[in-house]
Amino acid sequence: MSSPELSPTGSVILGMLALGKQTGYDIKQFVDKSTRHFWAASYGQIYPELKRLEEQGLIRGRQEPTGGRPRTVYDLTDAGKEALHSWLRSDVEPLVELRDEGMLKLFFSDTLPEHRIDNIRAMRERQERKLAQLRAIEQHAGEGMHRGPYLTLQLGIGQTQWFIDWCEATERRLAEMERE
Amino acid sequence: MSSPELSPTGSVILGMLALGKQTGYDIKQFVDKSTRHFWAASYGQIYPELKRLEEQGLIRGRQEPTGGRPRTVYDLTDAGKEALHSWLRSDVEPLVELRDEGMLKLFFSDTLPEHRIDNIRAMRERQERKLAQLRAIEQHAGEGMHRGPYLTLQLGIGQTQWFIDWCEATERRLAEMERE
DNA sequence: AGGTGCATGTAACAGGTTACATGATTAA
DNA sequence: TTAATCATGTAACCTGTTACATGCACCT
Repeated sequence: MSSPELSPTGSVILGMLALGKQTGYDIKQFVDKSTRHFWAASYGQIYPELKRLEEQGLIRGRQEPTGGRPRTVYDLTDAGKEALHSWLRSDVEPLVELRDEGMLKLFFSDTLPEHRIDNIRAMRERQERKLAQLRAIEQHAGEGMHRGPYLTLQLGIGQTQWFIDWCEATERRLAEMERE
Repeated sequence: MSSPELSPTGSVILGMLALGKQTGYDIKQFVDKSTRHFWAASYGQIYPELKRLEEQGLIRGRQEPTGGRPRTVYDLTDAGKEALHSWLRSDVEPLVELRDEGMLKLFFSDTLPEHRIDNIRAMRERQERKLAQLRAIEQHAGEGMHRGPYLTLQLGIGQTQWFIDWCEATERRLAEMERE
């Protein structure tokens, strides 16, 4: 009865269809300006996954060419909606994976302590760029935003801002210690 | 002259040797209670990488059996120290990769809005578990901690704490809105 | 006429995890 | 004696990225 294991990537696609995205291309564009910061996806994942989901009967695709240009539009089947819901409800430990080379540099910064502040400053600058991107999304998406994406965006902004503040405070503290 | 591309995994190993870790096993143990939260590593990466680094002349290994039990102890060569330094100094955009299924669930929570608060609560509980782990490391490592690892730990604790606070505030806000 | 965007797809590759295999030492 | 810990290693597998290939439509 319950579908045979839905991968997180599969859930993303179901979720994106639920948010009204229609084609693989469409999904990729939207991922790149929304979930990218905590869940990226490439065409190499999306298109094969769409086929797999269709084989499993969770989504349904039909050809809707734009003029002579081929185009496959997908939507959720009832089974697909159910699969999405049961993923949202399920309480199996969700996957979390982080690889952050900047943190690693901070961690190993005793090896080159003169550069520690530079490392932190560089981290801060990257976070500032990220914050600018998130703010741009916030401006751009404006009113028409779903609540889930909105909350996620606010969380991202707050988090990034906190990180920046931490960096600033730590830069100051380290600079003071150096002067002594 | 400059070594032919040092992978982040390679840098981790060099860094760990610089922090005084000696064997592959040793490195793995320490990674698991320190960098794991932002950079994990498995034996399947560590042992082959140690061999590669030795071939490149960045580390030197010698047999130091404990009784009849084989054991290879590594340390940095001068070239290895230089490679570690140049990695720390380099300002090529450091790798950042995050996959967070919990965020994804929040993002798609419009599909099942009755469960949104549960999702946030579950996120908070996971962060609380993480915070407990970090605090345990803080207690346990105590005095003898290098500055880089210490700063990284404080950053992690602060970040996690902020996240928990955000979840609490948001849970309250959503609960209020529901009552209206 | 030409560049950009829409749209689909895949093969080769890179990176990492899991599971397994092996065996000595030490503490209970 | 037996379980846990120390210690090393690899093969099979899985997941994801990059690079490439293709071609129409639309705007200027």
